[in-house]
Amino acid sequence: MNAKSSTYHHGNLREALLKAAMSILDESGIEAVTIRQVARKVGVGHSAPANHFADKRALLTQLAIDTFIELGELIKRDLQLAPQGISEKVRVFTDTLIEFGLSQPNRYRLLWRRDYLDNDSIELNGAMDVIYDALLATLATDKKSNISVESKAIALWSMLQGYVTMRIDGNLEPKQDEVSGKDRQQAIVDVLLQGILEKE
Amino acid sequence: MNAKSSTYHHGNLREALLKAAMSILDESGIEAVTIRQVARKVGVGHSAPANHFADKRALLTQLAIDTFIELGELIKRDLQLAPQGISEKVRVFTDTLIEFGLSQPNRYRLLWRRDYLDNDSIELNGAMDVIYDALLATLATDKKSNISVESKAIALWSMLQGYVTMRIDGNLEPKQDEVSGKDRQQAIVDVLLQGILEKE
DNA sequence: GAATTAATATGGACACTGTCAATTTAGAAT
DNA sequence: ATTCTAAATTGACAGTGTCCATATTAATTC
Repeated sequence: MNAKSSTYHHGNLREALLKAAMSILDESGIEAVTIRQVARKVGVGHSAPANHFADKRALLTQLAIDTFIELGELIKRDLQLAPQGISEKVRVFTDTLIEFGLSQPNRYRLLWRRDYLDNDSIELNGAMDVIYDALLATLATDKKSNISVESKAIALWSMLQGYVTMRIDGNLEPKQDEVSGKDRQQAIVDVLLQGILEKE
Repeated sequence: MNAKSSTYHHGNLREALLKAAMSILDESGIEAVTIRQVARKVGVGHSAPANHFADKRALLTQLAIDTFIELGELIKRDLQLAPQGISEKVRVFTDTLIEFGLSQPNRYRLLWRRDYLDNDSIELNGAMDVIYDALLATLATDKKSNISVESKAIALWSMLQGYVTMRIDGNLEPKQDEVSGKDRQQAIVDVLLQGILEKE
């Protein structure tokens, strides 16, 4: 009797809605994610989602949480496999994040569309902190430095966020003809790394 | 006869719409800027704007263009007044941009909401290039360097964009208790500057 | 097992939105 | 003066998020 005998009650509509919403997000962007469209895709009435998500914000927030968790696990996994040096770790961190953003642009964008999200969500902020903390921990490896770890982290975190966003939105393309994206990406991380690992 | 004798034809509705739209943007954010609301604020029918802007995108794009121009002139002015050293110039550039973003968050946000804008607008991209080119020119001052000017520019440009966005959206606050915003801001620019002005 | 309760889904309604289309107005051009 | 054209009007349409009363089913209690 674990298969649903009737169709009135869906069974686990919540997960089905999230799945459908994520696929719409991936395919058509955040604007295309509407409560009614998601419900239609699942084959359910337009008011059914209200039983599982208070409002549209709540649905999108859950998508963002899931995405942060997904990205966080990617990063943690890659960091563990990386060589021990701080610059190697930093490069793995940046490469993983950039690669994720470029290959899943709509998901990545959602992470920073705070006006569509439940900004006070503890889950959301927690899932983001996991990633930021991984960066902090990586940078903390460097003992002898007179720049605070936090300043370095914020500088790197900011640069990554800005770089990926602009790459995704096509704001960096026209100026990238000579140098390939991968090389450019490496170059700007180099610039920051040089500042982070100040030679004394 | 320069004052309108009748009320049917507005006279210069286009400017009035832009002004109203900008004030709604400032006060209530991009979500609140709707064609109908803007029309209502100007006291005109809900379809009148269609005569001056093809669609909502066109209206928002014009707001973004105006904002880029405004910011660009601020930066050019401050750069001229700044001392000659490259690090001084860079700091003026960053300070002006960050100050603008923090004091006009909704306008600044609009600049990067490319999904709301006419991405192929030559005017829009041109107005942005003015700022980016100012950064390029500033960095080009540094002759003896084996990092390309473009890499430096993109690194700085990216970091600024990410930093301001996260500050605006409140994603950096909780981690900023010890150090004031101004100090932190200076610190992260320091990190990047150190990478840019590599000591040999 | 039967009855009650709680959770879940339904369709209709409302006030919005952007964008059409047909129409009206009034200033400009001939 | 008449025509033409730009700019405004109202009305309509499909779509949205959210609320509401209703219907259905599952879970719980007796």
